[in-house]
Amino acid sequence: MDETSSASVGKVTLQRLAMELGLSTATVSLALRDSPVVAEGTRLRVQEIARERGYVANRGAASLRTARTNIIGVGLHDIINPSFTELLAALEDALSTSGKTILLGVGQEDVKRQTRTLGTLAEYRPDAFIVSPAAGSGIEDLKALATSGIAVVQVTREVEGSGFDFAGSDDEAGVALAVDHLVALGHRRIGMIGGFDAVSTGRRRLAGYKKGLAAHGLTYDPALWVPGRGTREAGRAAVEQLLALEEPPTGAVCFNDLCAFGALMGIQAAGLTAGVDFSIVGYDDIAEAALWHPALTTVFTRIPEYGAAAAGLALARIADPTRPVERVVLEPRLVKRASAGPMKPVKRRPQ
Amino acid sequence: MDETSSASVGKVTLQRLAMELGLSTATVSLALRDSPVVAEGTRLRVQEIARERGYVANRGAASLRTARTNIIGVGLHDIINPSFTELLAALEDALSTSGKTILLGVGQEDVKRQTRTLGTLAEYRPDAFIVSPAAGSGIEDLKALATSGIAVVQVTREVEGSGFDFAGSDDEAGVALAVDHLVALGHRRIGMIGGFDAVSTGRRRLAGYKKGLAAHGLTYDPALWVPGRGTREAGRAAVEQLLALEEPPTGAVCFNDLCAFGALMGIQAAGLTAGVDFSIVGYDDIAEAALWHPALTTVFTRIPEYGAAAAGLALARIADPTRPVERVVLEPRLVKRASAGPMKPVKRRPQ
DNA sequence: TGTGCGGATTAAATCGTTTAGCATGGATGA
DNA sequence: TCATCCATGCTAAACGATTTAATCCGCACA
Repeated sequence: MDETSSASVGKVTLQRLAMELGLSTATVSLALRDSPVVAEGTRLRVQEIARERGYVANRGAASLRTARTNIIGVGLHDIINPSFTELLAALEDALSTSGKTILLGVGQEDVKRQTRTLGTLAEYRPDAFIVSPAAGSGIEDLKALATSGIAVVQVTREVEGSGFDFAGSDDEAGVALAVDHLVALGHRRIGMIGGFDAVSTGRRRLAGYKKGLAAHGLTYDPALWVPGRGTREAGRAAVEQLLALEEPPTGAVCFNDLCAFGALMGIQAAGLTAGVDFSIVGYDDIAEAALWHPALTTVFTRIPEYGAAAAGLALARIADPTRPVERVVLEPRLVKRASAGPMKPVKRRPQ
Repeated sequence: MDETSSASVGKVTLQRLAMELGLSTATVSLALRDSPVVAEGTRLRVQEIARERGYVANRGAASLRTARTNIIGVGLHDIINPSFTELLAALEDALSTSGKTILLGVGQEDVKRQTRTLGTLAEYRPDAFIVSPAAGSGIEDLKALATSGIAVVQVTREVEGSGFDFAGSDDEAGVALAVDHLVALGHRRIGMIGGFDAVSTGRRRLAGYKKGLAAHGLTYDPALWVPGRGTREAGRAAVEQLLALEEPPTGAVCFNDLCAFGALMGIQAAGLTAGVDFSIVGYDDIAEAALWHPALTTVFTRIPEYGAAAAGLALARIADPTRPVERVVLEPRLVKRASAGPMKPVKRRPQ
C-alpha cells in the first residue's frame, strides 16, 4: 500500500517509532515484546504503528545488549553427502521452531579450513555451536571455540576427551548388527569397506566390525578391510579390490551408504548381482538407500532423531551452561532389504 | 597453553586490549585491520597481544556501526532435495571465499512459513538475500524483503515482475532439448512427468515441453502431462498413471531428476526396462543421476555455475545497489545416458 | 493533609565497535 | 625563526537496541 511511508524517511528504528508515538524507546521496546508492565492500550498502539511502518527489529543491536543472538553456528565438514544434508535438515527444523537461526559453516573435511570457518562464525557470537568435526580434529581445535564461553555440541562424530555434549549413534553396535546379519545369512568371509582412523565414526565402525566378527568366532583378516573415505568412488574401488583377492569375501559391510552405493555399482560392473553373488550392507539409511536396485540393506542410524537431540542439547546448555555433560547415543537398527542375501559359494573369477 | 589468561578476566574486547596496551580503542581497531595510519611497530604489538589474549572481534557490534554484516540470508524452500543441496554448496563455496557467511532459512515450500523465516533473517540485517521462492510466492511476498534496502537475488526460480536479479537455467530450452532427444530416438507419444503452475520452473518446463512437441509437429495431449511435485513418490505415481492409459506414451520427460528416479522405479516395478520399453529423461543432472541403473539420461542445468552466478550477483549488488537489474540464464545441456533409448512399439498391457 | 502505594512511563547507562575530526610533536622548507 | 606538514594517536560521537533505577501521577487510607 503506502510503500512510501517506510521509504520516505530512511530506516525505521525503535527511536523513530518512539518519537512518532510520543513515547520513550523504553516503553516501545517493552511494548513490542509484550511486557506486562506496559498498559494494554499503549501496547496495542505501539504494535499497530510498528506494523504499519514496517518496523524490523535489529537483532544485532539487541544482541549487543543482551549477549544473546539466537544464532546457532553449525559447522559441518560436508553438505553434499546426503547423510549430512539430512542432519542439517533435522537441525534446521528443530532449531527454527525454537526461534534459533542457523549460521552455516562448511569445513570441507580440512582442519585448517574448519578452524578458519568456525573462527568466522564465532565472530557472530552464536549462542551455541553444533559441530561435526573434520577428520583429524584434535581437542585443541575444538577447545578454541569454547574460550569465548560459547556452548559446543558435537554431532555424529566426536573428539574423544573434549568434554562437550554429543549426540550420535552407537557406531560400534551398528556395524556389529550388520555383521550379525551377514553371518546369519551364512557368510563367513566378510569384508569392510571404507572408514579411516582420523575420525571417531571410522574408529568405532571398524571396532564394531571386529567385534561382530569376534562374536561369531571369526578372525579379523586385515586384507578384508579396505579403508577409505565414505564416497561412491571409494566404495567402488574398494569392492573391486576385494573381488580381486585370492580368496575374496562373499559380503561386506560399509562405512556408510554412499560407499555402499559405490560398491553396488562395482559389483554390477563386475557382472555380478548384489544380494546374490555378493552381499552389501550399508550404513545410515539415507533416503536414497531404499531406492537402489537392489534396495540397500543397511543400518538406520536415526539421523533425524540424533539431529533433533543435538539441537536439544544445544538449547539445554544455553539455558544452563553448568549442567553436566550429556551424551545421547542412539541404538541403530538393521533395515533388511535386498542387497544382502544368503551366502553362496563364490566361483574364483575366470581368468 | 595459558588458557587462563583469557578465562581469568572475562570477555576480551577491544577496550580491554586498548587498556592493556595503553592505547585508545581507535588505534587498536585500526591496527587490527591493518590500517596504514597506524605505525608498523604499534600494529605488530597490537596484533601480537590480540592473538595472545584470544581476541575475537564482535561482528555484531561492528555491524551496528558500519551497517554491513557480511551475512547473506539464503532462503531455500527445501534442502533435502539434492538439487538444492548442490545449490547450497555452490553458494556456500562462492560466498565463503568472499568472506560472507550464510544465514540459512528453509521455507518448506510454504509461503506463510517462508514469510516468517525470511522476516527472521531480515532481523539480522544480511547484506543480501539469495532466495528460491516457495511455490505461489507473489511479488508482494518478495518486495517486503526489499523495503529494508537489502539486496535480493533470486536463484533457480523467480517471481516474474519482481524486478530482482536472477540466476538460473533456461528451463524452456532445457525441456525442449529433452523432447528433441526423445523424438530423435523415434518416440512420438511423449509424456511429461511433474511440474506445476505455482512456480516459474514449473511453468517454463511445461512450456518447453509443449514447444518441443510443436517443433516436431506433435500435438500436445493433456492426458500425457501428469502434474505434480518433484519428488520420487510423485514421479513413481505419475509413470504408473501414464502406463495405465489406453494408449500410453513410449517415453517421458521429467520435471526434475528426483521424479525421474521415481519414474524409473515405477517402470521397473511394472516389469519393464527403462531405456528399452520406456524412455525417461530427467532434469538437473544431480550427482545421483549418473549412478542409477540404468544411468539417467538428463538435462544438465549447471547448478554449480548458476549458484556461483547468484553469489556473484549478490556481491555485485551489495557493491552497487543502483546497478541495472541483471538476469543470468544459462543454457542447459543434454546428457545422454541409458534411460532413454530407441522407440519400440509398446504392447498394450496384458489384462 | 500527609503518607504510602501501585501502575505507567522514562532517563540514562550499557553492549563493542568504527570513524570523523582533532591534538601532538618532531621534521621540513623558506 | 616561523609556518607547514606529516605521521601518529586520541577524543568522542555514533550505531540501535535493552534494562535498571528513578520519576510521575493519581488515589486510597489513616
